[in-house]
Amino acid sequence: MRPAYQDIVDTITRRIASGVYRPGSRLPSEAQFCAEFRVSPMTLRRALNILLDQGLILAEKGRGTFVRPLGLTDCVFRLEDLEGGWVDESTSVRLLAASTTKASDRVAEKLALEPGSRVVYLRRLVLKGERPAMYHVEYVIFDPRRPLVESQLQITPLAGLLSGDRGNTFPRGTVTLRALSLSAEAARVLEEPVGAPALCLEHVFEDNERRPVSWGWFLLRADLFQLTARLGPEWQASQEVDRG
Amino acid sequence: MRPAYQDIVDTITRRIASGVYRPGSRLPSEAQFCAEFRVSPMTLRRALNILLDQGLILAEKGRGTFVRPLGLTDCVFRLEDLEGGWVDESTSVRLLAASTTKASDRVAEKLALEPGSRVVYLRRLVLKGERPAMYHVEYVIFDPRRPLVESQLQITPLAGLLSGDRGNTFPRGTVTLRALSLSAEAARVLEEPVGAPALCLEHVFEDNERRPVSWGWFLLRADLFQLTARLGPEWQASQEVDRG
DNA sequence: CAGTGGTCTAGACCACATG
DNA sequence: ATGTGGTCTAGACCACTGC
Repeated sequence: MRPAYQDIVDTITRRIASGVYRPGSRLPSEAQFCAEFRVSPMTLRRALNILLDQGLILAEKGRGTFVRPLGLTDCVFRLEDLEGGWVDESTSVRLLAASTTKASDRVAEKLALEPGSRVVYLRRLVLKGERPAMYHVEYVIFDPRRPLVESQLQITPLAGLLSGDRGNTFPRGTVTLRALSLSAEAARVLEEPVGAPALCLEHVFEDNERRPVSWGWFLLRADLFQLTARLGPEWQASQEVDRG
Repeated sequence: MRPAYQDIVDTITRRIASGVYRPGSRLPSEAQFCAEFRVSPMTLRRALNILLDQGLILAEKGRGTFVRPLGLTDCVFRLEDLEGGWVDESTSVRLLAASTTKASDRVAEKLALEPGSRVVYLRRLVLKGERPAMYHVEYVIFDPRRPLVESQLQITPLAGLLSGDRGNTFPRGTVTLRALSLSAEAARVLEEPVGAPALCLEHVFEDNERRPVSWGWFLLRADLFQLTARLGPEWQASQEVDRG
């Protein structure tokens, strides 16, 4: 059985999408909706809450509920549906280099360390089949007391890094996405011409106390990876199925 | 007064973030939570629902609720908090060209038209102060019966396009983000060297019947624009304020 | 079978906006 | 004062899992 609140969400969504309720206009009051859909206030409220944090409507206490005008900027891109497919059977990871070095000023700053502190320097190449797809460079704080480093040094952890568990620590941090041109070194590794465009996914991971633990970036070949989002209201068909 | 469900959300979030509840482990049952927080099942459920669609927990009917392990791929980028700022006082739009032409094969395909149909061809430059920041190219279906075109031809509508109302139609469509190198023409317009990196934001807008209405793309100078996201649990401090 | 998540009711009370 | 959104209760019933 399909939940009542879900039907309500879909119905209102459909009305917004088809222009029955126009952008900026006021929706019927909760009491009216309760009467129309024959549900209790709580159930109706739940439906509205869903629409609310989908960003489709806008509620103002004491005034009413309104259809929220949408714009391009309401787009959200999810890294999980990055085209090209992050991880499948044909994906493999090659560890190009792993060593400890002294942190440069830049690295020290990013990791909130004293310049010259020892850090682990990692370079990995992710391949789709035989084809280089991403290049990953990472600096990890070297601290024997923190067990994070061990899992970082494994060759396989990238799959785990991308989707789920990094040791047992809850992943935290900031991720930044930008465009850039490949440096000579990156171009060689990725088998692309120097200056070819790429997406750069820079990350700073933190521990539970929000102290930086690692800094690094993925370079994604622009011809293999892109992010897609849909804009505007969507709903699932109610698909009632008869079971004689 | 702060809602009870919000306090519950924050408390559980804090426990997850600090490692009291570890990734993958089972949370206390709803009945136990109800007892601990002294609330009715509905209120507790509401808190769990919020955590659920924040992606922080995972519920399995009949089995229990679990802490969801997160990974890099759980990142979500919102176009609205693109660094560089889309639209503020210093933003202006310059219409470089507006004309009607016959649709090329490529344009016709994107807009689901017969090749050779008439389309409106627009080129706009968005400046931050005196500095070129984005270059926008767009092809719009030319159909006198659809009033969309008029608002498209205005010089100002870009602000409206980015955040809210496009005529009165609800915005729908698909948006794709990728990296590329500037063509000679784009480089000239953006006052950048040829081949400089840029973010490309391609869009297809649709009408209420989901037929394509316009196709185009924004080129964003890579040195001015980037997207940032935070990964992991966040919560707002409960900040009770005395008003003696 | 008991335990767990999931939905729903029929009210109550509050805070806020408007006339 | 009225209407609006927002929160909350104290139960009930169902579906699913696992012993």
